[in-house]
Amino acid sequence: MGSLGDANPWSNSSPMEQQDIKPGREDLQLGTILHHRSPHVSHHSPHTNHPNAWGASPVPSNVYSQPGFSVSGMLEHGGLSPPAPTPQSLHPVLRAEDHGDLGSHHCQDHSDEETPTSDELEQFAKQFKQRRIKLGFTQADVGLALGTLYGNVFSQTTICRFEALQLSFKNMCKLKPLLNKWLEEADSSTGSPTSIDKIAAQGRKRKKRTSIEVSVKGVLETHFLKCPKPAAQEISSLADSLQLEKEVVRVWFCNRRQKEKRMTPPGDPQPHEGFPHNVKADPSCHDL
DNA sequence: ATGCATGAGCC
DNA sequence: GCTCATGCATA
Repeated sequence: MGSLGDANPWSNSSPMEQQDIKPGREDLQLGTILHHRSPHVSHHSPHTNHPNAWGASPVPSNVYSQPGFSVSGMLEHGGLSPPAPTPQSLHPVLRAEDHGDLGSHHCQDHSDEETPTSDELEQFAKQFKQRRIKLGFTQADVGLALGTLYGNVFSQTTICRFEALQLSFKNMCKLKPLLNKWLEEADSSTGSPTSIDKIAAQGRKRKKRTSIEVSVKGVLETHFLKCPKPAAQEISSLADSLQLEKEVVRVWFCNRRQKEKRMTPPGDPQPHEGFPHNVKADPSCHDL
């Protein structure tokens, strides 16, 4: 296997929702401690998943209906909880070939949280966002809470990308359990003082973000289409002609490749149900 | 919400 | 140097 073993299970839908703002929730979560705790979230579909194939079931099950327990005191929202505002726009999942897994995954059929399908992840992401907003938390809040709760701090960016399904499959799988846990906590304790911790950012010498002009971006795009993986020399000459640092150009290509991987390629909304997966084009582009 | 950037791990 | 996970800074 080469270095490329990526998969692109999503079709993405880029539902650019609104930006979450911080409502005056300084007192939003006061001592309204409701006794009550979800014992177990037994959410699940019949057969869950396979270890390797996220062939996924094109069955957009209702995400909000959690069969199993009747809510006898789940009125923390003191209002009404919309049943299920989930207008699914499910798409046929693509499948991946392999995601460079270097571990031993011999997971059989755990009806739990081993390897969710793309669909499940998508559903979860939507649920998550809704609940998060309902509870009055920002993406940043969640990221911090995750850190204080489990030791893994995440930024607003990551939470955002999770909700927007803009992460790799593996990454999504990794984050899901954490976010799920947070969700449980958050909605079970409608007033729990999630220890607000402050993590000090390390004084790193981060380079100022280089703003690449649109025209220049256009050129880069063009080159990217021709050859997504230009050799060092090509990058050099390209950088030279564009009057950019070589490093900037190199990084641009890296980021561009990553983008190609996780989201629907810009200008190509993956219309049909085939498996158009990415091509393993080898760097056969010589054009100087 | 996203563009450019860093850093770890791999080859 | 590449990929991959992740985030600061910014639009």
